[in-house]
Amino acid sequence: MAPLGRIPEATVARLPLYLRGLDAFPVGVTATVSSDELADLAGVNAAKVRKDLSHLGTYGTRGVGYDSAFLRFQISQALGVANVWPVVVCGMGNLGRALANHIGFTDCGFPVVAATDSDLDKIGTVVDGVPVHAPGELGDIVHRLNVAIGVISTPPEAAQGTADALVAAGVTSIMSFAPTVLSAPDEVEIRSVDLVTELQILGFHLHRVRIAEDS
Amino acid sequence: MAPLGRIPEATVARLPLYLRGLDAFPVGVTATVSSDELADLAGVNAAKVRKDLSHLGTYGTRGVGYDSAFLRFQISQALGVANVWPVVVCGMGNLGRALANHIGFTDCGFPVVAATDSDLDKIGTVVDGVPVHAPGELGDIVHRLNVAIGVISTPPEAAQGTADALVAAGVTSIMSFAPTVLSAPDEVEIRSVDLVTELQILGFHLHRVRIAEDS
DNA sequence: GACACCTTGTGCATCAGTTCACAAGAGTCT
DNA sequence: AGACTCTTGTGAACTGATGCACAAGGTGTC
Ligand SMILES: NC(=O)c1ccc[n+]([C@@H]2O[C@H](COP(=O)([O-])OP(=O)(O)OC[C@H]3O[C@@H](n4cnc5c(N)ncnc54)[C@H](O)[C@@H]3O)[C@@H](O)[C@H]2O)c1
Ligand SMILES: NC(=O)c1ccc[n+]([C@@H]2O[C@H](COP(=O)([O-])OP(=O)(O)OC[C@H]3O[C@@H](n4cnc5c(N)ncnc54)[C@H](O)[C@@H]3O)[C@@H](O)[C@H]2O)c1
Repeated sequence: MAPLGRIPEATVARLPLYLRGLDAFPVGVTATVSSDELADLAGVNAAKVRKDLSHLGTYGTRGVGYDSAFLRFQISQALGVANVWPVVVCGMGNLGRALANHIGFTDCGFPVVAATDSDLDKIGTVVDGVPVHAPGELGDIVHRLNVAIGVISTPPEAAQGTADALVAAGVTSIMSFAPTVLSAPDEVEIRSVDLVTELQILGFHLHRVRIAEDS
Repeated sequence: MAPLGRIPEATVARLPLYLRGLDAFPVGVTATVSSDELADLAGVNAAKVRKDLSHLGTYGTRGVGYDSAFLRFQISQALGVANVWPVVVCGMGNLGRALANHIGFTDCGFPVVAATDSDLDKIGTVVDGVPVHAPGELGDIVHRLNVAIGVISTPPEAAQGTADALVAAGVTSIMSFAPTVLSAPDEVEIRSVDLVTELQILGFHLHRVRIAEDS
């Protein structure tokens, strides 16, 4: 048992799924959940669930399972979901607007508190409760609103510049939708959500079976 | 050299990045690119580039590098980017609209040819050139327009049902944005783009450094 | 042709992650 | 108490991916 040892990256990526799976269990009610059930809910296998949970020093009871409420608490603790991390959306185009409008983020502790856009017609407006500022005000916004996470939904050409501005403002966590490789200091965590690449991976597999069929 | 052996999944995921990196080289011009340069362009290291390319039986010339045009051809071939895979977007809400409107998909061979929505006000309309149909017509649409890929951008409650309908219609590739675990037959490839989970992973790391600072 | 200089292709060590399989513990029933 | 059932926690094998380091093989120069 390693109460607070290093948690493997692969495990971290699955913890949110377990947490979501636990929502199937009513709060306040004492209920137990087995690694098998959780595995089903999260779409992985039971051995992985147990090994993952063992990394957070969680203890279920053998022969019974895990206490759902306590497990939820433990995972929440590990992920730090009690924290609220304000988000700034850079680039209020088609995608940016959809993101800013998404209540699911706020519900999970990631409120979109501001946005930037280079379009003069948009600057100064308020979209779905989110005020749109000029890109130059980014540093100011970040400090004033305690922004922790920057989302990049600008056109690809503006992505690196926006990333630099975010980093300069002290933001260390970035989620980017731009189809570009971003460079930033090591301590900055960048997660790139590359939808075209996702589609191309799907396309690769479609292509494979097409070839297989033709042979 | 394995001209057409199995390509590792991790490699497949990087091929689109290399292809994109090659765009920095003008077409039609004979130019060579080294694994080092490509590594920079794709944001990985040179050894990985070489090993990846070796999987497609590509041959660069030692001492020189890879012919950029030929390399582009080889990767395109492997990924099958010459194919056009029509896409249907299920759920024309905030996100679905952004996706349907995104020209980048069409440019890469993934045209959004139709959409579905359960909202009676939307059915029958055409949004950004994309006709919106009733969910019940999904099977028909898929056959008529040769749809290869289904995108799920419905509310989470409707996601599994939509996935089932896509599978029933013969679609074997799905990209889902719904925060739910989807089940489908093994031969169906599902890529789940889970933005809340992405944010929670960022949140985890923010949480870690906060704890580290407080100690 | 010989030599200096590049950059590829790859064998190999290493590392991270997954999966198996089973002993150890906790409950339950008689 | 003892036997039986259940499910956890984990050592160990295995799989896949990464990165190093260097021989092999090409180019260019003298
Ligand atoms: N829309 C999609 O479904 C989709 C899908 C995949 C990838 N993407 C990527 O996401 C990004 C945004 O896509 P989109 O469809 O919303 O594009 P968009 O053109 O609709 O929006 C981009 C917005 O960014 C603003 N902008 C430009 N430069 C800026 C700067 N320096 N700072 C702040 N804002 C700036 C523009 O004014 C515009 O409002 C693009 O990189 C695109 O490739 C989008
Ligand atoms: N908007 C975002 O930025 C964002 C971010 C992360 C995840 N998501 C997820 O993406 C999905 C869509 O998000 P959204 O913001 O666009 O929601 P939305 O409510 O704006 O749109 C959902 C659309 O789906 C339609 N719909 C409902 N049932 C349907 C069915 N059975 N078949 C077809 N269409 C149906 C609705 O009429 C609506 O138009 C949700 O699951 C959401 O959790 C969205």
